Amino acid sequence: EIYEEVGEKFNINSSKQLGQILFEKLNLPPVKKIKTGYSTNEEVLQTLCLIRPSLKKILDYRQLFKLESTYIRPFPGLINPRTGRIHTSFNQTVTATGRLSSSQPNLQNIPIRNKFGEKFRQAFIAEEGNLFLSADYSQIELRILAHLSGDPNLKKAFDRNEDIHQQTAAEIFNVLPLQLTSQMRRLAKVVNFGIVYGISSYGLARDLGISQKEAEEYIQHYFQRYPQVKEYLGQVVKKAREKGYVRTLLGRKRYLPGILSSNRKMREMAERAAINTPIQGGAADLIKLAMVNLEKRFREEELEAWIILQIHDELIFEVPERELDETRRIVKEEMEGAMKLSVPLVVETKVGKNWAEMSS
DNA sequence: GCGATCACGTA
DNA sequence: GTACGTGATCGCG
Repeated sequence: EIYEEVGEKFNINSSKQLGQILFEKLNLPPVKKIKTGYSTNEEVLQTLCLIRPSLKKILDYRQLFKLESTYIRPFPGLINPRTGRIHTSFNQTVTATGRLSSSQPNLQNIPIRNKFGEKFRQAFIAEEGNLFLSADYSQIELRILAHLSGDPNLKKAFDRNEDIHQQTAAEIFNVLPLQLTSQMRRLAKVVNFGIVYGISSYGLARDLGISQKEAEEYIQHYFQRYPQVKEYLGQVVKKAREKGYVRTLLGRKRYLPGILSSNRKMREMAERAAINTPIQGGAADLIKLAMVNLEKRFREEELEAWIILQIHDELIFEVPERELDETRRIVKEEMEGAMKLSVPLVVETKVGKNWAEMSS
């Protein structure tokens, strides 16, 4: 159908060929340029759909092809003949922030939001008599930011265990929580993510599809309400300039060679890394500590449970059914207590027979 | 065969 | 705007 729409056969997987068809043959407006020519990424195709709705088919094709080639086709060949299971490798010395990475296969990026995500996760099944237990830190990065910055307003939200995005929305729009719309919450959520990533008005504008000026206003408003966050972020960057590196909660260093660069793009990228690393790396420190403590506790308490996956802010365990309640209690205790921060840590647990059917 | 690039899956 | 890994294509050799 796609070939018919554009009047010829071509390789849809080739962004180069697709670009030639869309922007040279069909003369569609090149929404975004990249080093090598025209971008054909999802955002661009979405925009072009307004002119030519049939391009939706290309997006659908892309999604299905990605899932088939990355998550379906390779997996049967990765089953270990001895164990009958798939075993990932966790790499300890790869990332710049101290996170783990996972490869061969990467089990830290199995689809979940996608409408087919559930189907994939159904394929991961606990051994007969066992269950999967997942335990994830709630809003860990923003809690670490609250701890590091000491901002009273941000801390207040966590002390009361409130919905942080809703709280931020109420702050930046200056309305009562009851007057909030889902649109306002969505926007606040994007702003919160932006803060953790070392926000720029450029990036925020792009994410929200608003002007850079509007984005700047949101950021200003945020910092007005969370002044110590602003103060803290400024200090982090200043210290990075002085020392040439930043540190995470447990003292891990990340050097930032670009921090004094005369090239603005390089320098600003290093500044964002300076902001993000203590937060992302701090969360990595925390969960690693929890993992070590948990393994010890499992041995001490003679529990059979074991960690099967770590996905940055989440641990997944395989647990004999009869040990579920005790394991769950200990997991929550060890994870929430791994470090004493100035805001509470909250861990949510779920249980299921497979990776898709996990309920509280 | 290798590396760069793009696109896209996760936190 | 942060951090990754994988698959496909493509140009170079």
